[in-house]
Amino acid sequence: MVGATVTSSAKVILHLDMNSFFASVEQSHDPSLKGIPMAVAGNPKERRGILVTCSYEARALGIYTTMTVGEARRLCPELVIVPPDFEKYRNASNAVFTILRTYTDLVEPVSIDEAYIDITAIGGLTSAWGIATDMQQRLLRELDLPCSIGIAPNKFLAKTASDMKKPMGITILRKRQIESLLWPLPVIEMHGIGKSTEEKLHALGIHTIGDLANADELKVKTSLGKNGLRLHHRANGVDHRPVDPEAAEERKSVGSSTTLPIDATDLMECLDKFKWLAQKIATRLDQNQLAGSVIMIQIRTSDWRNQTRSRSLLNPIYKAEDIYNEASEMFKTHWDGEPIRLLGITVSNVVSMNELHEQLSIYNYEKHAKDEQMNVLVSKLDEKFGPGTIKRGN
DNA sequence: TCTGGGGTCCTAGGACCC
DNA sequence: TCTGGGGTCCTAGGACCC
Repeated sequence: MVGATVTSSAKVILHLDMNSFFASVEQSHDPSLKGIPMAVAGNPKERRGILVTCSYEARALGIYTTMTVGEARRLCPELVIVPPDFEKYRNASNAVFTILRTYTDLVEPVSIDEAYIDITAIGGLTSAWGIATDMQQRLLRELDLPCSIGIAPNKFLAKTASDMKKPMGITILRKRQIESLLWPLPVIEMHGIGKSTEEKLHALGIHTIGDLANADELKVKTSLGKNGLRLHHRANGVDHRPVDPEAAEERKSVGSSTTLPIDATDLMECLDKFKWLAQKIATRLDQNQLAGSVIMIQIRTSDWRNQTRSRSLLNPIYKAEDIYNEASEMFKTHWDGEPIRLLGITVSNVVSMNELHEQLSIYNYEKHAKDEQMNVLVSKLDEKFGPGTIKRGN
């Protein structure tokens, strides 16, 4: 039997990746966009106009994500560009996850269009292909949205597998295939390795994923720290992370930033932007019933240098006014007058309002209890030394 | 290739405390 | 008293991902 070497402890993990998600959602809402080169992009008249994603027909013509609108148009004058509609994508995403959860509760959202699914308990490897095919067909039939699925014994390999065939692919990646399929690839192909890590690895004489897998652990650790060890393990197909449905539930921060139409040198203009950003964040905090106790501002100068300043607050905040006051204060004490390209605010260390109210009532209870103790103490001392001898503090 | 906006996680130094 | 070691919090910056 094929796959008989799989032990009882082996898991079967799926990684599901929606294909050019935003573009596919737009195409499902407007069939006239199907089968043509199209892209989702910000305002082309401003310099923040870059492609967020594009259809496979556009990709075939050399169009890619992050390309500027201007350049895309030069390359492909007939490219149809649609402005992004995040609410539409959020709704489509919810519909996708609702379908996935009809198979199992072990669904971990990774992003708006990606999920890990642990199907060990509902069939294992023998029926993995059938389950994946069924999922893919249902998403296409019911939502008109294409996806690719990777099947493997762990998250890293599943993620790698889902990348191997797009669009509408299903790929099984077995541990014994790592050497032949993964090891020949350059390190930059590995999930978790970017330009910077690639350079460090090259400096160590490590060029392929196979080089990384067979490199000296200590050497990699010295140069890359914890991350080096992790990458070394992954290159060997080792990844013990469980699929955790709650992992992405708790958001840690809420932020907003904006690239200015032209570089700013005027304080009032910047403060206006901060006011607008604070309002945006306050609205989103309110929608999610959150408040946060760390506030951070980001300043990107025209030479692309990024600076951040942050403050920890005694109490979590959520009101636009409070967010603005903290942000503007930090900005005023910090900005050296350099031309600014981008401004941002992030509120982090967020907690839910419910939790906050609980904490507050516990705090009040403790404070109250303390007051009671103090009253008893004072009255006892009054008894002993006469009234008014003891001054009450707080 | 002249580069958006939303995030997460990691590192490293300094303050502070025991 | 010139001096240890461990732990945690805060801040700034960087890498990476979608």
